[in-house]
Amino acid sequence: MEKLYSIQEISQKLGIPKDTLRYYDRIGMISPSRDDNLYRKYSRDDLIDLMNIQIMQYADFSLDEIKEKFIGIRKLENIDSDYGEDVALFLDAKNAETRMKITHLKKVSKLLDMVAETLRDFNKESDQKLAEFVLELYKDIRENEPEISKEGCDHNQG
Amino acid sequence: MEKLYSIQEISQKLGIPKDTLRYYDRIGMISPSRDDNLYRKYSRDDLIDLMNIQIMQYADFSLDEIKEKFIGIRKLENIDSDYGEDVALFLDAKNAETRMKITHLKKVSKLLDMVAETLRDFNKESDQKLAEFVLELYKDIRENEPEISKEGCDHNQG
DNA sequence: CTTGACATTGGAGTCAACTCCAATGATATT
DNA sequence: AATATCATTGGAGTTGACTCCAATGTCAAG
Repeated sequence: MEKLYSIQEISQKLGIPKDTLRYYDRIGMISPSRDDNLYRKYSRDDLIDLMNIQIMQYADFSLDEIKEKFIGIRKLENIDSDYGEDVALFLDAKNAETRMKITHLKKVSKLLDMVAETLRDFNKESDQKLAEFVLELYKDIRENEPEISKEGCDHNQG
Repeated sequence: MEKLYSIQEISQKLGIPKDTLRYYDRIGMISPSRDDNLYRKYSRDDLIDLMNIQIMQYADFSLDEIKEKFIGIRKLENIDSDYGEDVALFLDAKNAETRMKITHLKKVSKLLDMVAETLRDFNKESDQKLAEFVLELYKDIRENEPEISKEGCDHNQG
């Protein structure tokens, strides 16, 4: 007979608010079994799923993504190889995204450095360099737009 | 007499939806002057403010932060030195945050790599390394919590 | 003078992941 | 039995930055 945990115990063990655990139940993420009194009873497997949620949230996955791909997976060992490849591809995509975010944040950090420096000790040179860098960033910003309005076409509503 | 731009022109020039420009007006970010017919007329300065919004959003500042610190600042040259230092400190704080995010994302990237690899070619060794790394991350996750529940104290509500 | 494309407004809806509340019931302790 | 602490539920509120809508007004062209 395996040990079952109350919502209180799980909340304290994992640092997840009780309301959040109930929320997870509501949306069908983690729906533990119930006692006669309807109190939730979390199993060892529920606990593992919850820890996986924490890890995958740390890795910037949404609850929907986690629900679709990672709930119920407790050991990588015995995973169907097709499903494994499916998930691996999904992770690869997320990883590409992550690396792009890192690139982005590095530029942000550089920008912040440059602006702070120019603010503290203004001179034409750093101001000029800053202007050039901002222009470069501005290209990044506009690149990620859906459509760069070829000749006055108006797809934004009004 | 300086040139004034219609909402349409600004929207196209900057790639900002017209609804967003109206929203900025509503919340008092950028409130351009009006024509007799109440049509918005954006000045050169409004345009610069809007570009600054785009840049500062790229740098992960909220609209409130941008409104408080950066609207109306069009040249770093002629800024009061006290205010300049205030803003510089603010940027430093954001930069520290940014560097932490980068550190975080690097770990995420590493995690994704390891999981994908273990999924594709399962073996005890990579599984073990993964387990260790996840444990390390788990510490990160719990560290950032408000209170690690010293002896059953319950500050989460129920 | 109508058509179409533009503009205005107030107000409501969207998204994700919680977070809070009030009403009510269960359990444990004095 | 009373009190305190735990649990349940449905439902509403929060956050930030939009995004969409309907009703209405303006303006240029045919």
